[in-house]
Amino acid sequence: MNIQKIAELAGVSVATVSRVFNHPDKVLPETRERVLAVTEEHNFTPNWFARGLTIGTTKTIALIIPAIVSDLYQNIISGVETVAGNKGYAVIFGQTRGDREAEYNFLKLMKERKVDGIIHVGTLLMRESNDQSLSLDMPLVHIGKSDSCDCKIHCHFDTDEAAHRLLGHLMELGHRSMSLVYDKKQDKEIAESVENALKAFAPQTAGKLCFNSYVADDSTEGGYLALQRIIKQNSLPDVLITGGDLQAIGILKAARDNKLRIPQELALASFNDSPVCSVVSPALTSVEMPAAKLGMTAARLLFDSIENEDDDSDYSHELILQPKLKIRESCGNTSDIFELFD
Amino acid sequence: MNIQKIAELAGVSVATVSRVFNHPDKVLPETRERVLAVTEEHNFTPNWFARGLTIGTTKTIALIIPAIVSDLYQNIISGVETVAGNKGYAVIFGQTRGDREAEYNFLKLMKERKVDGIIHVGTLLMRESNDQSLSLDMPLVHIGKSDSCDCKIHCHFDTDEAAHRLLGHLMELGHRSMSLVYDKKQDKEIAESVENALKAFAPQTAGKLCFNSYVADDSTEGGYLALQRIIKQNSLPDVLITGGDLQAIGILKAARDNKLRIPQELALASFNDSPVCSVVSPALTSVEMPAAKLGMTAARLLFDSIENEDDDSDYSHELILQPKLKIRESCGNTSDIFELFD
DNA sequence: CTGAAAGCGCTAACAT
DNA sequence: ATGTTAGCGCTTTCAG
Repeated sequence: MNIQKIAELAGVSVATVSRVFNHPDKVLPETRERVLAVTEEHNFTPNWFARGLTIGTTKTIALIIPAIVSDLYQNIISGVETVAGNKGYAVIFGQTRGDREAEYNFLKLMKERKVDGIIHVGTLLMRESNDQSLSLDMPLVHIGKSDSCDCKIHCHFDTDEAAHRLLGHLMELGHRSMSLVYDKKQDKEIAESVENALKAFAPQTAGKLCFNSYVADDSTEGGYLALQRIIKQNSLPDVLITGGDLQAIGILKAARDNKLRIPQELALASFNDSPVCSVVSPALTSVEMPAAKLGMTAARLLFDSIENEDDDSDYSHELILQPKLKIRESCGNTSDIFELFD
Repeated sequence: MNIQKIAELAGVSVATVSRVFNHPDKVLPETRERVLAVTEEHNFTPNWFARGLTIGTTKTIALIIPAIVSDLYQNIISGVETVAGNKGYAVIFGQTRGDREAEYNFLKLMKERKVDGIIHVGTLLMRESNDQSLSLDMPLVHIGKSDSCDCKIHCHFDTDEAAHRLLGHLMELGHRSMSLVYDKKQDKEIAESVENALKAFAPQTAGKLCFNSYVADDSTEGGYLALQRIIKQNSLPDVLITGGDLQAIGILKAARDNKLRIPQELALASFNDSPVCSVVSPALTSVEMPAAKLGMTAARLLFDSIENEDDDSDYSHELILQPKLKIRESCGNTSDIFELFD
């Protein structure tokens, strides 16, 4: 069943049928109805390939992301899908698992498939992939800091500011030795931001600031094992900061198993603020990252870029979302704030 | 840049270039190398549409799912993507949010796009969508019970068996009044299974069994509000069973806020067994659902079906994964079992 | 082993 | 307002 057959059955030419689908107003209501009726009756839909071949647009975007199973990423994905869906775009996604080759292959595949644009989440893999002779010449927005990807449009959380505020808060509470538990594949930017904040505070602490960092999977297991390791090494700090909530929850468990009281003997704070943070005991102080919003923002930026391809004024821009610090119980010493659902 | 240009540059015909990509063995190694070199140099990739137009295959599958943000679904998605990615297939996904129309539209879109197959997650929407004149005549696997969708291949958890075991366990512990807190859009099958199990146990309890069910969002908020409501109604049961872990966690919080001790005054069990279950306090008894595995299984079934389209022996089949019951602290009375990571 | 040429189904000038 | 027709870029017989 193709446009030709439909044309015959409706007693018109293929051009008319085509018009019915693409410029309905340019065809007599009467004939339009007739064509539509036949279309309906035979349950016909225009061939996507033939259409794409002439039109050159796919109404499809690609989303490339380190992982799907993650409090942060699942929200980004959902945000992107929501905006894209409303625009009638389909979204193809692929997870890289932090693997350079997987990323390169996926990007290449998407290029072949002529997607209209790409949203790329993550850190520095991208740049090299792009070097690697891929030359994606299509709209691209990067979720992450601008220095981690050679492209024009970026959006991300202001992790620098967030880390600064978090550390400020911790220092106010008197904590001086801090350690970071983070996932190397996912939390690179957070790690950088924490180190930046540390540097910023260093002068005013007379060298009393002490910092370590530990690599761990973004999972409860990762956090659990990290604390075990830290205890074994006898290098317990005042505060543990984690790149993700799951790690913090694992640490909570490990602390319980080791009869280590939180926050009395160890303070704990995390990035992300997923719903569990407010609900575990002690409730976790965490940096809220509105990930769904980030995904939606990225998608909107991409569609702007797709729709205004003409004005490819070579200006690059960066949209920065401000995270909020949610202070709860796990760092101690403040009046107990229970922020359940906000 | 197209196959024609490449042909000219390599001093061969378009047919030869095409062969290099599709039947490399049917072309002299020497010429092949030459063509490949030019291809590389000009960073050429065959046009996807033109290719699809003649070949008729997209190497793309669609995944339609109620939501992305969900412990269960994110794992299914990840499982599907993993298998598809390994096979060189792209996956397009869409979330329905339990909305019939969204589902219908997405399905229609996917049909137009001539995806090679569809994986559909969810309950009964599908059937009607399919009636609605869509007639998806393509490989389709449904994740869910066979009676919730008119298609040939199904795979799902054995929620009946799981509910039966869970209720058996609860009854052994002496609990007689049970209430279910579930999300209407996502947990329909679980609700059915719980009711089935209840019926099965009814005879041997001399009418002492008491059951209620409450609809709540699959979120900590949903759970929190549900328990608040139940307390206000003065209808506290012995046990609360939740369709998802997040609800259970919200209930944990609400119980704490109401000075209700778990498991002493209220037992609590959930479906899903996400990582937090073992880590909250008290640790949650939960039914483990290996969702990533389910996703992978569904994808494999789909590819089987795609690759063996010829033997469309009209037999339908159903693959059932057995969940495991993870007994922890939240239902009380057993020797304290800490199953941290298994 | 390689080349020439006929489509695949659709869209958009260009005619009428 | 509608029809005619020339491609879009590729694959694949069919010849050579």
